[in-house]
Amino acid sequence: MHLLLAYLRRFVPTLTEAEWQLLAGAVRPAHLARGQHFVQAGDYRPEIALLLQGSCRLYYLRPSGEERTTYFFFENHLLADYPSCLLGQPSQLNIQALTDTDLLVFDYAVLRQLYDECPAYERFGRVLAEYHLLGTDARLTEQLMLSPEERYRALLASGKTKILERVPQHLVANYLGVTPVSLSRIRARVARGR
Amino acid sequence: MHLLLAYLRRFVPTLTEAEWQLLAGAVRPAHLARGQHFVQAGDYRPEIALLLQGSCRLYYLRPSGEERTTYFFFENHLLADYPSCLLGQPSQLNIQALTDTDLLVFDYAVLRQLYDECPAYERFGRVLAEYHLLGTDARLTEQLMLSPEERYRALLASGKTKILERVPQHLVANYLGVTPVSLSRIRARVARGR
DNA sequence: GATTTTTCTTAGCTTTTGTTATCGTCGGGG
DNA sequence: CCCCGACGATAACAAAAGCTAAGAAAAATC
Repeated sequence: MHLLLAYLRRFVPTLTEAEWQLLAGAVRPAHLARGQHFVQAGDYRPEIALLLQGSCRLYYLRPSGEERTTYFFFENHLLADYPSCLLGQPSQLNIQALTDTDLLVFDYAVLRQLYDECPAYERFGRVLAEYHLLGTDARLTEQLMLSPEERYRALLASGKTKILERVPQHLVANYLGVTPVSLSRIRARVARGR
Repeated sequence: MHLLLAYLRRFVPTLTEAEWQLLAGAVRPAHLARGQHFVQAGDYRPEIALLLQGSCRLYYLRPSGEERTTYFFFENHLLADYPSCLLGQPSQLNIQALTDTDLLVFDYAVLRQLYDECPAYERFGRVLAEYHLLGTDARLTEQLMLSPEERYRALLASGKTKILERVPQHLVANYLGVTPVSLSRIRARVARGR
């Protein structure tokens, strides 16, 4: 529980105990078994969760039926279907546990309410959105600027090597925007050629 | 000037005249001649502007020297180097006028100050970041899910055809993550094969 | 209105990626 | 303990994209 408080304070250091209590009552623990979904396309259950232990992936289902994994979640990161929460629409994406996963869950409606009632949470919402925007923007830029091989090298050099260590390679391939076969070739090139 | 007020109210409908005056005093008109820069890599001049008339592009300079255009701005959209403002660091990107352009400019520091002083602006900051996050996220997803040809078709089908009408094609190619030559081929394919 | 300059298309060739399929390995479940 | 399914490497082929260059078309400049 204090991990969620610590998370909030990373974004809003001034958050008081009293302010924390406004949210704390709405928080409940939850568990996902490996393979189980936190969000599934078509659902509308706007919830946010702090990932305490484990890992999840975010993926889309293409019309053809294949899955495309575009994001990973690890410890101490928020799990949410941002578009669904913000637009108030059913999910178009899926979030699934890659391993057994422990969460702290609360309803987005509660946070939305706190935006109106408590400036500290409104600030949290702003800073959180800004933080995610920076990350998403950097990744989009990388996608537009770099070749697949450069993107793989960039991932190696980045602080995100957790992804490479904890995620099956064919999902990393999706994440980098290439096919699994292609990533395997790129890895072979990078390994030999240096 | 009222266009900026209208912009703010699109995000915060409840913004009062008094609240608007808190920002209004800091706003100044500006003009960019075609080819002139609003932001240049290495600068640190955190400003935000509403684009009144004209168009701009956002581009990065690669080590090799070529430019990669990743975004376009048109009327009634905000112009800003979000990463530079948020991180308080010099710009790594460039924003340049594609045509003669009229702006309303204010310093990010003023807005940052208003985040502390006026809840309506903090809300504006949150909703603005959320709005941009949704857009960037959708574009990243498109980039990871769709082939270049599919992305071109998606652009045709989207509400962003302004880009195709008002921007040189080799910049659109960058925006879609392909080379100009490749986009030309894709267009030929789409035109013939329908 | 003529002349640069920029932009777009097309072509030929190379490189990379996508596709499909096979094989080896590893792990879990029966 | 064995078998099956998931995962990754590799190969062969097809398709697409990158690169270079040349020429046509359109725009901007003078």
